[in-house]
Amino acid sequence: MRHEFKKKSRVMLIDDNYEHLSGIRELLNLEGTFDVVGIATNVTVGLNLIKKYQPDIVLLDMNMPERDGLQGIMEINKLGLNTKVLALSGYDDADLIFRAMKIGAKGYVLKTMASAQLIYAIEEVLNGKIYLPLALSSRFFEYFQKSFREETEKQNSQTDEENLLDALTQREEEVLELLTQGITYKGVANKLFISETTVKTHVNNIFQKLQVNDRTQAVLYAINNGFLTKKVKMAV
Amino acid sequence: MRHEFKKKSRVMLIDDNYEHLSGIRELLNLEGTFDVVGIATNVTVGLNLIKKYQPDIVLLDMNMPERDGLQGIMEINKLGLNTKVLALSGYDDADLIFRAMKIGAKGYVLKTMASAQLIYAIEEVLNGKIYLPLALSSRFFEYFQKSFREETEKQNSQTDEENLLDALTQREEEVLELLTQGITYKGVANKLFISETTVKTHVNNIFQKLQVNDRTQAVLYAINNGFLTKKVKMAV
DNA sequence: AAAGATATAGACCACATGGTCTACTTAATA
DNA sequence: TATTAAGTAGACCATGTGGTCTATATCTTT
Repeated sequence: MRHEFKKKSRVMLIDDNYEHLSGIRELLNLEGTFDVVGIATNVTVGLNLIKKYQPDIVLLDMNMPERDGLQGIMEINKLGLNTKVLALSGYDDADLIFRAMKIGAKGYVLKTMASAQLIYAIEEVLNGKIYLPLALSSRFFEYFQKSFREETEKQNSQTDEENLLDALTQREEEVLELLTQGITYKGVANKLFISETTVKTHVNNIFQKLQVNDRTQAVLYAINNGFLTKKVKMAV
Repeated sequence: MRHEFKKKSRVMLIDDNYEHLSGIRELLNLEGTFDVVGIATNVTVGLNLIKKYQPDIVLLDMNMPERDGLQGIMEINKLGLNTKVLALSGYDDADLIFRAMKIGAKGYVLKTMASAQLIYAIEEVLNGKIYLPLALSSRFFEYFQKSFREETEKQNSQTDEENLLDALTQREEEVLELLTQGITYKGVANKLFISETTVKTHVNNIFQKLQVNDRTQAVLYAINNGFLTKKVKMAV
């Protein structure tokens, strides 16, 4: 049997607090299974190092001046490498957590966490999982649900005024749909196998029902009031 | 000192599998701190019981025929009571988890979980937290990031073609913006203090740059290519 | 000083659009 | 059976829209 050993994981650290940076480096070195291939105190330098050393994972501080952590995550992901980002932050700011996860952080941990937990988080991420401690995922979900609730309420309030669109007959809806594609009367007539005059009649009825006086306004009304998304109807 | 005791939490169970239902009831009764105030094998009956007994928490099975679990969550929340929903499922279907959390489940647990963990989940939810075990939250986030990645890619591919809008001069953008409000040439002329002819000249230039041949198509192009949202510019 | 881009504006014309009225057919409803 | 709603379609006309060409005035850039 050949000389067998577990390959060390290549880690990079980016944090504008140098003391914290050193602390983590110490910790990871002591652990023995990690190889800290680079450290940086700002994103710009960090990005160059990442390009050069292509680490398996980057521990990235979120709360840095200038080019901040969120931008950092995006730019690292944009490199198209296989480098995973574990976000670090001193605070459990729900909005920040949400945005970081949204743009592709593989995990988010607080600086106040116990060392063992940080090690665990790093290992989980390295194993292809996404790691968010329970406390943070709880905060995340509150924020997540709140934003969806607001979205739903907004849609519902729109639905109340949407009755103008509901007044349209089937045929009128068909005509309006073609109008929203920027097709002329003649074009609509051909598509629906009816005369141009009939199209005009329908269009005039549509205008009256939607209380507008030209096609552009009708199209705008249709779009703003979810005419197109109506059929797709967000499946819960 | 008066007779002091911890008030039992009122729990309801909805699951079409009666055996599982009984099992959980047993478990919760043994625990001693819960009061199972009702059980149901379908959502319709369950809803009525919820209205009647107003439990603190409902354990709701996701995988039921007919009125399924997702609808159940929505309808329970629509009641406007203080009843929390903990979703139960046999499978860790990412899409189902995502949708359940999106519409307001306070937690999601697998039926295969250890009893102690289920008890813990219930208690967390009762304490106002949101509970998703690490394994499930990991699945959730994969799904979450995937959908956002797709959205971003779609936007980026749009951005590539967006140069047509970039070709517009300032004045042309102003004119286009007014067009997207369904204003006539005369109206635009008045708003911008220029002659109607000038507006027409601008509009013709816009058409050529956007490669369309009427205002409706120009407006559609503008909307579909983020002309209006350009200034708002989604802050990460 | 010349060239190019931008904003302005007039003239002319063909055609699309929108408004109004009438009228026929069919299907659903009272 | 009478009525109503929906879809069809013609006629007429005023006006809006879009295409093309020409022509200034500025301002920037070369």
